Amino acid sequence: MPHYDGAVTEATNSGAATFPAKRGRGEKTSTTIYDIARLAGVNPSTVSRALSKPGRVSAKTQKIIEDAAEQLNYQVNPFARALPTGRTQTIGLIVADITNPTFFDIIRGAETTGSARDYTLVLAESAESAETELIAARRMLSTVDGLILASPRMDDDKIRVLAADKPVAVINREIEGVPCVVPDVNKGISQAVRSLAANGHQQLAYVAGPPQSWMSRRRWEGVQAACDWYKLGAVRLESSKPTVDGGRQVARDVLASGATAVITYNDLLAIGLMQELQAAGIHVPDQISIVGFDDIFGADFTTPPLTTVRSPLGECGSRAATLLLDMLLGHDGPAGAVRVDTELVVRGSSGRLMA
Amino acid sequence: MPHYDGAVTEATNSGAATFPAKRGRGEKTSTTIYDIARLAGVNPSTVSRALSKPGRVSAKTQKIIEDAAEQLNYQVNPFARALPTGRTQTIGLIVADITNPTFFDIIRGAETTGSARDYTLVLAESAESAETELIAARRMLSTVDGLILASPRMDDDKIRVLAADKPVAVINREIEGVPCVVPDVNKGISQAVRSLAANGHQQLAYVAGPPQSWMSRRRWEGVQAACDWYKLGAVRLESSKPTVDGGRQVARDVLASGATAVITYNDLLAIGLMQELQAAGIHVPDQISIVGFDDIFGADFTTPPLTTVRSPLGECGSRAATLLLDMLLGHDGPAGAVRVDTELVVRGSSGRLMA
DNA sequence: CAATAGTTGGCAACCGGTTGACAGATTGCC
DNA sequence: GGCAATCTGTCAACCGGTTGCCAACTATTG
Repeated sequence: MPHYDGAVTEATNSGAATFPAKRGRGEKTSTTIYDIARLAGVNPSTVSRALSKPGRVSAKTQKIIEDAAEQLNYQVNPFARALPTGRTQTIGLIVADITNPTFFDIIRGAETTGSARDYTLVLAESAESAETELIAARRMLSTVDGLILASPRMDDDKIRVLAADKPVAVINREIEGVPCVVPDVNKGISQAVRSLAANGHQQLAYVAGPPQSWMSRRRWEGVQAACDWYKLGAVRLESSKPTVDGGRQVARDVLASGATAVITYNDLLAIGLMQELQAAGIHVPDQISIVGFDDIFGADFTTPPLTTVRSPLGECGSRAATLLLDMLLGHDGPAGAVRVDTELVVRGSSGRLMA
Repeated sequence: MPHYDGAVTEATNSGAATFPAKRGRGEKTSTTIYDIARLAGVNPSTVSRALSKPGRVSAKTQKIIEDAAEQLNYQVNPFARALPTGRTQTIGLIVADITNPTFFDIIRGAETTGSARDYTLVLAESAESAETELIAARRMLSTVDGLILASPRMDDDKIRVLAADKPVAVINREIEGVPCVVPDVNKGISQAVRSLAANGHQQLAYVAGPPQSWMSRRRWEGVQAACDWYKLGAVRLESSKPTVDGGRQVARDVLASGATAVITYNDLLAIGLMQELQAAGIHVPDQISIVGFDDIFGADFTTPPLTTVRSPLGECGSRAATLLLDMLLGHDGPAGAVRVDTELVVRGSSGRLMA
């Protein structure tokens, strides 16, 4: 059964207007279900049913209408459809920072999964600000069927309000009553700390991310717990921002802390930190081991390549989209958060301490 | 004059429905111009004019209506608006590969510029395929006001057909009759080749990108011209794909070519190539100099950091968006292509030949 | 063959804005 | 004061689909 949600066949439209029609007069308006109805000799409502309600019309009429639709190169007008139904076949995704590679895979995962089910992804960015995020979310909410929030910065309550309005899925944060996809960091962190302990490290520093970041807190808790278990000292350091620059700036604090192993909130911080330490003549990993988070694009470009706790970000995006689309089909959200596994990727930036 | 295109104020909506309304029954439908009209004691059409046609209604009525709108927390229904007018306040952007960092800055540039003028960006990816691209473009074209194609893979003619339908702007390719934003590579390439020549190189290899890529051909032409001028030999090598992996695979050919300096179609190829050469024990830049293209995120993570010809990608995205939005305002597209400057960024991967 | 149940297609009322045409109210000017 | 010009708001017809309800038609069954 062919779908008419996307253009499939050629629509050459050879009347070469020099400039797009302004509409209003009847010039070059695209084909409608009324055109099809006329050609097929049926009522427009029958056409509507044939093209969107499988099984509602007889096979014979269905065929006639489909042929007519194909002949006229019909494409639904998404707005006309959205107006009475409220359904738009789009999902929104809000990320904190479009240029942060952490989100690339999330975006791609969501886009791919959405596309596969005939949904278009609409993207917006919050520039790491809770207010901008809320505004973007509201604006989007009226035009999409559902919303994915990746690493949201706004309060839980605000998110719940949004979720009461339309289906919402959250990535990288756990919120009671809202479907979430969260990497379970404990496994990856345990592996990382165990590996560091085995390599002779005794004092570890965690470089935290933005204060509003749920995930940053979560990771710090994980680090503390693992350090307890493996008998390492753990100290928490603040970063100004979760970027390469922020990493450079925190280098001084890292040195002052006396730690020989560092786990950072994300890979960008790790990369900046490593650059700055190396510039100060410190050898990584002989003098200090560095472990990042996320395994972003470029994490293996560095020298030494970055050891990192990989979160399956593409999977997160894809799972969130699946969750959302299922909810749009009327399914309930999952009872608890969906957890995906993390794992340590050992590369060159961590290793035996050569004291 | 306040705008009602995006939500600005709180819309708490405390009636906590457990699940989004299915529509159809009158539950929780949002406020319309009819509600405002009733509250303000005027006709709906007056409300419509007050909110979208500045100056058409008297200042007094305007005020009354605006107050009523604010009180009821009105938000336009974009679909209802789009249906009669065809305007959607969205622009589409199609990129070849969402995970290719080259496009990150383009995306951001377009998004930022669009947002600033109250347009939402809709993103799609073509997976480096001309057909997928065409399908995505067609699908989008019916729902957006204009379209930006970044590094398109389809024929010029197909693009012209799209452009006849709605405003289209193209990045990284020049097409007669369609507004384009193109980095002028000559300057950057000249700088690169001069620098290589000055460092004693005599034989240069260019690693090409995808055969459909206009920009790859353009860059090769630039390299040839510059090599002629500076009296270097130039040979062109093919890559399987314009990625890190493709760069690794081409390393063998580079060595076989006898070239001591390599310019690659993009930074990803350069990075992969460098990794593979280093793995084979070759020293960069002492034995081979490598110059990439674009200055993507991560180009300075490598050791040595990558020398590259920077294209101002963010500016390209932003300029293309501006072009498009101006066309939507009725302005003509620019006569020729808009050119932006490129420049050589010298880092560690290029330098004196130590033969 | 009549009664009944199940299909199928048509009618018309929406969804929420926009806009051309027009009439009533104001204002300006001689 | 009379008349035209301008301003302001209303009416009603769209835009292009969706859908509840009903009537006609077909198939089933006793």
